[in-house]
Amino acid sequence: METNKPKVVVLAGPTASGKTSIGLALGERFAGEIVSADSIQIYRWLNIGSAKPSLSERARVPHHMLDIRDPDEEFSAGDYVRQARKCIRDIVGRSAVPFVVGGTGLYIRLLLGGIGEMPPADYDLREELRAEERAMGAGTLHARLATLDPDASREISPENLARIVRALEVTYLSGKRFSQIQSEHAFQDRPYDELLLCLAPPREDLYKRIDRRVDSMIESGLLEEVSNLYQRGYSRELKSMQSLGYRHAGLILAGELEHNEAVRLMKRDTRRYAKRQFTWFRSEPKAMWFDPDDYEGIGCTVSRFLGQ
RNA sequence: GCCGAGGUAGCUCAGCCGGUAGAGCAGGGGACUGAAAAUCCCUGUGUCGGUGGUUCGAUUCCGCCCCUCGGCA
Repeated sequence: METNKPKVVVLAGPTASGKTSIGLALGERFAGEIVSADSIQIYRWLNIGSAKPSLSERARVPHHMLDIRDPDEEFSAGDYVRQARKCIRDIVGRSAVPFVVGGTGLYIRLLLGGIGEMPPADYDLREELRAEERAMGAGTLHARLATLDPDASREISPENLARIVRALEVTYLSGKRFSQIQSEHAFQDRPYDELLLCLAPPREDLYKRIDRRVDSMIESGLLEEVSNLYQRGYSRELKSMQSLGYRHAGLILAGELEHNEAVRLMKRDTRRYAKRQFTWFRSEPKAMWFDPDDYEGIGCTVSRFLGQ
């Protein structure tokens, strides 16, 4: 179908599935630039644990959306969409091809489908709401959501505080029901002609790759990276420092967990994360799935899509 | 070789006196619209080591065999 929307190639998939290296190969072959879709690689100095592309890899193909926040700065999905869309505009303006590469499913869905007319995060309000839940007992906020937005309360389980808080936040700040804004919007803000590729190694292979990658992160100095971050004043409690690998390194450095046990948990938690990513991308109707070894097939598909 | 203790879900183990099994962990499935590497929901059939026997009926009792782990030689 002919369209005047800019073409965007998205390369998604679970962690350690080989997105980075395939993204680089595609970027070189098709004169592309890479827009990262990774919620941790946005942070400066979180390099080893986030598996951020190295400087020499970044010299091969221009990269965007890396190192754009300090580890203690707030960053939201909305920030991502605005900034990444600007990157894509600029890349298209240079007549290069944007390759969106990353495993953060929410960012990708919102980048491609838009984010609705919702108010941005209000961190003070969130803290207030959580304080209420603590003071008045578990279930308080879910009960309130049931009166303000019954549809949303049915969708969100009473234990799921994170999502209850956001639904209430949207409802308070916008004066409209969260569920109503969602259904009116329904991801129909689609500025791109997109190709969505997902990498899916066989589960057992992926788990082996994850184990190997965790070991190599430790060997490459993950613990040193984390203790340097502490010395710069970035504490364990920060969201960025609670991500995979960083929180496990924190347990080791604080002496709260034996080294081998922490590494075991880091592998386990990374596998669980990969499983959630599978679930997320499986629900993307447009996703085309490839084995990461099938570079031929991936290249052909991209070539056909771009018409070059 | 002898004496003990075992062999039950991928792993560690529960299973009073016989009525074909259940926990933890691991694993699997799902949800997801501004914290998303977050947050949350659902999910346990496995020749009960093998084989004969007793019994209406054996994972459960008895015999033999195989294997594992201790101890003694």
